[in-house]
Amino acid sequence: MAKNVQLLKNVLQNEGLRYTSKRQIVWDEICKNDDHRDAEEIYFKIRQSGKKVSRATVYRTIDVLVKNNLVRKLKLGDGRNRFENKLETGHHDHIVCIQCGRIDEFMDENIEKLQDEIAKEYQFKIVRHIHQLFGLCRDCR
Amino acid sequence: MAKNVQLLKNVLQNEGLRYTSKRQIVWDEICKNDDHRDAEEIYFKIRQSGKKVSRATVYRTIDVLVKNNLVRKLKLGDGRNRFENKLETGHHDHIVCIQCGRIDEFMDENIEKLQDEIAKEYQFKIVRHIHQLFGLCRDCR
DNA sequence: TTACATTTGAGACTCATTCTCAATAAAGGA
DNA sequence: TCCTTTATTGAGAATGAGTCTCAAATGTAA
Repeated sequence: MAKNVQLLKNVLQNEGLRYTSKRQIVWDEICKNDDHRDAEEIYFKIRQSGKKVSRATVYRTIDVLVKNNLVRKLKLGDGRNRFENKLETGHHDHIVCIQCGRIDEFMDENIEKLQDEIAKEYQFKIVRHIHQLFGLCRDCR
Repeated sequence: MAKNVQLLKNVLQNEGLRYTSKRQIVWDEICKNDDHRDAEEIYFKIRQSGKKVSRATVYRTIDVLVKNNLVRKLKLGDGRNRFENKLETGHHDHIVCIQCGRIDEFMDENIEKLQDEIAKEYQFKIVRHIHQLFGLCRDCR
């Protein structure tokens, strides 16, 4: 976990921000698993563990982490953003079960390539993209 | 435009709802162009034309239209939903310029196929999908 | 330890959207 | 047409995720 401390320190230094215990607590919580959780959930888990960080600080810290590529922000269209740490995972898109909420990940080189071709056709410079499949997972169909 | 009246009547009948002038006004406004507008904009345009429909009714009517495939709902992740009529347009995805807000449409059979293959691989049944490219358009890059 | 700048927390605020409920309007008889 | 019943509408209150404010707390450099 020393790695996570260093990663955070680098990011904060990069942004000209101070390294604080509150920020470490938030980052640690996000690293605890590979789920796609919303801010409230992360906030709640921190409180539950007895640590004290305000909601505002959770949101503010997540913003910094997202901006600096430690965390991926996920919009599923239900009004809450989800977050996942990017420690081991490369780029991927999401498959979302509308019944049970399960979220899987996928990545397809060919789709990425086709995307680039479309962008070229439109003389468009892609900065980011969203590709999500909504439906019923194996267990719910 | 008699076609639009009939389409609406069918949808409402289908839903067990009454055909009313307010609902027609909302549907007419959405048919007026092929833009991707948010509810406020549609509401404002209606008021501006001297007609009176409340915001609540605009939202409620749009919901029915979306549910019944007369209108496509677009989530671009900025907190406002956009709507476009589906009168002449088949399925397509969106290219969004993060600078000027321009929204173009694209459709690629090959991507759709690859998507289906991914779904099969995950034993997933796709109900809908979102595929959006964000970046800079020809004029902004 | 001082002096100054940054961070933090509590709760107010924002803003798109939804909800509430009394007033209004449609539909189907008599 | 006039009633009765049921659905629709509008004004504004409520919701909820996220942001902002500002005084108090904390970090940092000297």
